[in-house]
Amino acid sequence: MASLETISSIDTAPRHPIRLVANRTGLTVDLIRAWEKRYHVVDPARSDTKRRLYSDYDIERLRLIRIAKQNGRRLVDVAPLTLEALRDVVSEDSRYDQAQDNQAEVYRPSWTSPLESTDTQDDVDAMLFAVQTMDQHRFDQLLQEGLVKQSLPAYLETVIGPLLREIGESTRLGKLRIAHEHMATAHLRTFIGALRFRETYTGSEPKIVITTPTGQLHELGALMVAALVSVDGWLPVYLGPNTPADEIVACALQSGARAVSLSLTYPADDPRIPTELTRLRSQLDGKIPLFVGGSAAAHHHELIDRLGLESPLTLDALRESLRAVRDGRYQGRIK
Amino acid sequence: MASLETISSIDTAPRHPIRLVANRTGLTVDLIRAWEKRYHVVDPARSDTKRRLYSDYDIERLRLIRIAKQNGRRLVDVAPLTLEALRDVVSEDSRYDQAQDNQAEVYRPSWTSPLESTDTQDDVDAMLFAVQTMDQHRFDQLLQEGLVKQSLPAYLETVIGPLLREIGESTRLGKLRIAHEHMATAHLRTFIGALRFRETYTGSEPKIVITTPTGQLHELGALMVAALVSVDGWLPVYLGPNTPADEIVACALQSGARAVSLSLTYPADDPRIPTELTRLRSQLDGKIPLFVGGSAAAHHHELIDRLGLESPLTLDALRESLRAVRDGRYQGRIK
DNA sequence: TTTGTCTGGACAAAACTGGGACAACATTGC
DNA sequence: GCAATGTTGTCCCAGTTTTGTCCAGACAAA
Repeated sequence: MASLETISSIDTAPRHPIRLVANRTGLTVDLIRAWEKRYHVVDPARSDTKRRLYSDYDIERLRLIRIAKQNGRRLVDVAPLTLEALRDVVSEDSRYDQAQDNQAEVYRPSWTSPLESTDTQDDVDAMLFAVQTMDQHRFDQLLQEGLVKQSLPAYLETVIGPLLREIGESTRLGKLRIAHEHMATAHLRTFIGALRFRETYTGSEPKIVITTPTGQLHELGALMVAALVSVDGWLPVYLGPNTPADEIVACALQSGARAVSLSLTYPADDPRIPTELTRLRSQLDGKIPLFVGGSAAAHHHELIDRLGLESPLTLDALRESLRAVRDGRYQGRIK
Repeated sequence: MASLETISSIDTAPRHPIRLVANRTGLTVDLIRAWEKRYHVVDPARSDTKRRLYSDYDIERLRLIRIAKQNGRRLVDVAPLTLEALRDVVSEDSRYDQAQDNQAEVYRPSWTSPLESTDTQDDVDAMLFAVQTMDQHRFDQLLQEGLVKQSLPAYLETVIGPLLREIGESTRLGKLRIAHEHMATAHLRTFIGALRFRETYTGSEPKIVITTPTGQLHELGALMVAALVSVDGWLPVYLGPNTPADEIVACALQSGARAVSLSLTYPADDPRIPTELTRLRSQLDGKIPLFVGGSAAAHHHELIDRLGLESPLTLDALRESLRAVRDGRYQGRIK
């Protein structure tokens, strides 16, 4: 299990060229340089030949500044802020953005003044409360606000993941009704599905097919993976849940995918899983690595071992393995 | 009731540019300046280059004044009031307002304009091609572009609906693979789900519970309904697919919904449908009208007739019925 | 060779400012 | 009922500040 500080800290190692930063942030190359020249918005390291090298930290900064500008902030005002201050500003702005207007003071329970806490558990609790009271609007709002407080990968790991577990657990214990769980799932489906569009794509990204196998109807895990890998420069080919092995293979081949990722959650002991995984393994051959994750993956670990598949335990581990695949460093268990 | 801490927590430090104030309050930049010029509604500080800088206090003032204007107050009357006096006025008005409820004249960006386009079939074809070639990015782009050409209701009826039918048909005929259908469905799920956020909510909208009954796993129809009714000033309580009758009832009661809408698509002859509908009908009693739509609704028309439920044939008919419910004109078949 | 990045500067578009005009609408006085 | 008057949202202008884009010539990478 990856430790928290590993997850939530942003890598400050400089390694990205300016073009990639432009693609990731949606800014133009010229603009990034102009901002640096005029306001020292970022101060990238340089290669030995004076090329700018940006860190993930820089990228996050630039992205936040872009959002702040969209919200009506002036560049002069936000340029000197630290990353944390930027997050606060953006978070505050997006809270008020346009809607909600009136009713604000009536509607907001006083104990949920969000943005103060850095403790993610508070966020999760507030979200659970919103679910319980069927306050959809508040739920959406909390999801949105929480996101700007940290990086997307950290958010998925520290907020969305725990939230899903707690909702599942509460429903099982009868503390939430099925209706509550359904409502939350539907909103999360929309929210996580939209996360992918935070990235801008150039068309040259490596592709990864993401889905769940036949019988696995829960798609949120797979969807989280799709959002996650898009941050690292993958183009997810997302197929939704419940896709037969043959179809996954066909899709991987047609789209020229470099990897396939499956998510297993429920039911954990579906007898179709071994069949489907075996089939997939043989048809994908050694060409395309196959990753199997999700809470039910552990239940099949002998099978996964036997087939020589990858089964990263955390989203962070998955990211790391995929980075290796992307950069051609992958020396995995496929032969 | 505005509490003391609310007031004292408002920051009087001037730091927000006018554009941000416009975003937050929903006023135009011009209007904010005009109000200042004529009535000194606010008196913002200035930057060293004469740019206006507003405080949180100013923003709160402007927002309250806007609400007061919406409630029919004249600017001359409210402009000189203190923040506290403004709060009193607004809360008094809104109390009065709640009694009357439906005023219709809300601040709703009614993009229900016709602007009928002729070549929707071309759009659908282009989308089908994108699906067939697994060009997700193009698919998303087409979905997005198509929307700006016409109103949301028209778009759903003339593009999304036909697209769904053609994808289903093509897959049945083997012209598309299941993988293609899955990909398209996943993207449409995200896209339609996000449509709801184009509307802004005030908190006083009537609610409608939208879902599909047990056994019905296809949710796109229900999701379309959710997006559609939000245009007409409903707040959809969307529960996703496959919700048991008891849960639907519980949700409707907890949220105080004024209507319930179900979507039936596949399988059309699921034996659970009669059971669930009957159960729903009896538990909702005559208090909350129940609408049943979707391609499989016709298959159950005797049942629907017998139970005295509503089954509008088109999305437009559904809208019309819901408008009647909202305005208290509903004289439907419930007794 | 071709393509991309670098620096520094020029230029143009967008946004903001004060001032005022004007049309749509509401209210007042007769 | 009607004209005069008041109210209010929007737009235009000309001048300034802020911000995005482009260019040229040198160098680096593929």
